[in-house]
Amino acid sequence: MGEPTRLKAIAERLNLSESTVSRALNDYQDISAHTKLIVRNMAKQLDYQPNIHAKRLASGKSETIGYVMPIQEAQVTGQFIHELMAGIAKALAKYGWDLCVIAPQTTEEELAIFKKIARTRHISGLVITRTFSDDPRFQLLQELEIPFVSHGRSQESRKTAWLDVDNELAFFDMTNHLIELGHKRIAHIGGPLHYNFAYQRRNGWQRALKTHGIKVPKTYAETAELTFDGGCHAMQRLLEVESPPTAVCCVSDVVAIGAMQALRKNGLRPGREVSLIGYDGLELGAWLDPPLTSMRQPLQSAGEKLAQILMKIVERGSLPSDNQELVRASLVQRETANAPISSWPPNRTKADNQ
Amino acid sequence: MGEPTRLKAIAERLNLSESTVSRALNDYQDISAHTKLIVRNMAKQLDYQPNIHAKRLASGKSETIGYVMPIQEAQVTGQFIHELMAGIAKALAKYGWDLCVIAPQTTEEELAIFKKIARTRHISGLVITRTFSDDPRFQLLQELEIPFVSHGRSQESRKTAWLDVDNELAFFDMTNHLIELGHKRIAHIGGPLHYNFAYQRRNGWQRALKTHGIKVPKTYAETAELTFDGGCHAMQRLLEVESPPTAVCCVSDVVAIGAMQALRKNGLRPGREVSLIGYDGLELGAWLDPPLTSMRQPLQSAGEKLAQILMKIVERGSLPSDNQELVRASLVQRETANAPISSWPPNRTKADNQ
DNA sequence: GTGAAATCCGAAAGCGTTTTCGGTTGACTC
DNA sequence: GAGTCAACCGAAAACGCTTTCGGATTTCAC
Repeated sequence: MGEPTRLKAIAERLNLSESTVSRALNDYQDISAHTKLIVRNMAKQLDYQPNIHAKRLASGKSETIGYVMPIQEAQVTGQFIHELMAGIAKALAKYGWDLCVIAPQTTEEELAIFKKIARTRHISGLVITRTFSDDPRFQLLQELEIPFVSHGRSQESRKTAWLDVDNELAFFDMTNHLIELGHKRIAHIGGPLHYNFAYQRRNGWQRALKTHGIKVPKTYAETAELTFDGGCHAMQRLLEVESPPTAVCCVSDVVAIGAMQALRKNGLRPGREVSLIGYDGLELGAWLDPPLTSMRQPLQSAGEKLAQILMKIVERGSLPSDNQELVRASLVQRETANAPISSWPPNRTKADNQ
Repeated sequence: MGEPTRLKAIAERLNLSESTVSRALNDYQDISAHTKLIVRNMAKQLDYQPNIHAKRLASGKSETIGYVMPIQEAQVTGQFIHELMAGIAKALAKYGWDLCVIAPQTTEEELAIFKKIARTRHISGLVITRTFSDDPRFQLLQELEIPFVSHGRSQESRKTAWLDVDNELAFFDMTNHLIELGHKRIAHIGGPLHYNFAYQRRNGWQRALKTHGIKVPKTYAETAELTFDGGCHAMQRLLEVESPPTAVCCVSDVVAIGAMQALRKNGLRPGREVSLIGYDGLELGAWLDPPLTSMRQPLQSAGEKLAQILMKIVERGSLPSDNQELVRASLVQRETANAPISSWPPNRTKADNQ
């Protein structure tokens, strides 16, 4: 492979100084169009690739952004993360920026890493995901003056950059869909409220009910861990209330899949006695029996947008508060959301399924 | 935040030269233990973090390794990739190395990126996954002299570093498990043979049958795309052969899930009429009805091992061929692999299920 | 007390860019 | 034809670290 081409080589060949070559390649104003042309041609001819470390050292810019992997706790976040990262990497690659993965094991470690980044500055911006209602990262990153964009909001994100799905609207839409199918007894299995999206989703469900003047028992507002078991248990509890629901809005697909399991255990079929809608639009939902109706947000393009927002902030000093974007989720119609049936729920005073 | 601490600051405080401080921190032999001590203490006190770009420029080392995301084609690779990357990042973080994600869209682009890396050297090693039997990347990376380690082997990997599951053994074990349960009519749904693992897995199945003197029709060796639909169609074909199998070894969980669907469509229950074992040990297999028996390989630790292997090669010049490691997959017992039942297959000359 | 061999450290030259500052042209004015 | 002003470009100083080379000091043997 020999030695890679350096700025010097181009300069010597063209009888120019290194500084001129550098400025020509970086499109400085004080270089003539003609010079720029011949420099660029020569650079292409010699297959010049700047030494990235020298460049970053001299310019003080790192052209690297970090993606902070969520600390493993919820399930099947894998697909989610993968698509998002692919989108980010794709968008960055166009500009020659790098995507660096940060995988903290604990929250403390995560914050420590942020502090380190603030000192070394070897990463010029961060993308964070899985935001909490009360998320300490927002304040710290602002204090440290590390540019960042979050996928999802927080109570602290009024002045920061973010891209989020309109969770409230998604669950409003979802609930409306069930109402249109004829359901009136619509429950909700929400997530722990320290997740910011859990709030919003619950609110969307509530607003739809309210808009249509539908009243449901307090017990219809269930909460579950964002796991299969969590969904399973929550659904079980819903089946045991005095007058069980005919449809359930689930905070995530995984929770919905757990709920399906609970229905089956009780001899009920999802989409027949009890309709179910999940959220995330996971591919695997289509493989279930019956396939799970869900809501989908575009992940790959979200990744690209996140990257673009961050580059805009880092590079062009765009204000974080000017970079807040809400996208709309769309319904993925499959087979677990249908009209209610007359034989459900059975008459009874106290729940005793089957 | 003020200016970060530099080497110079430490040197001035201690009345030492920058070079001494540098060598003290890097544990050079020609610095006295005492000097090392005070330098390190001062570094800690001032919270010194070396400027990574300067360091990399001066040393010519990048301390960054790249993970090449597989080009999206198979399904649910997300979880797989996520865990592997988490493992890699974790191992690298201990040494202050970075993990950089590379997400090529096409094979050509992937190879072009490799060539670019060879010139810039801003990434000092690569981890590649999803290897093919005939995989052009192996030769190119060797030509370019880019250190790399693959997760999975290839025909070209005799002299390169790799970490792989013993696929052959895994399917040998899997098939034996079915034989022990009493099955004799064991089919295999394999993957396209351009995937190297597809070969190995098929061979493992064949060897187990041979070892036990079991003969099966040629039609028992099915091939499927690595998708839900692929598995579904392949299983359908298996059900239509003259004498359908009582158990099926599936090349992946996704394929097995597709196979489950085909069974259901034919009024059969996975694990009753036809036993099924998948491969990958995906968490979601446990959420199915019935939960899918599978084989699991440890992914997080695989990621860590991959990182360690690569660092050994990059840093200490370890020979690639000395870094080939095979790990054993283990059975994840769930509910789709049971003893055969007498009522299956029904008597008939030509398949007409139900 | 001399020479040789260790031991420890400093000076200085890189690494390959970017960027500031100033200088040299030539065109243009009057 | 002297002065002004753009328009271009080169010299040189960063950027913050590593690493080579050699010089000072000390240690040891004889």
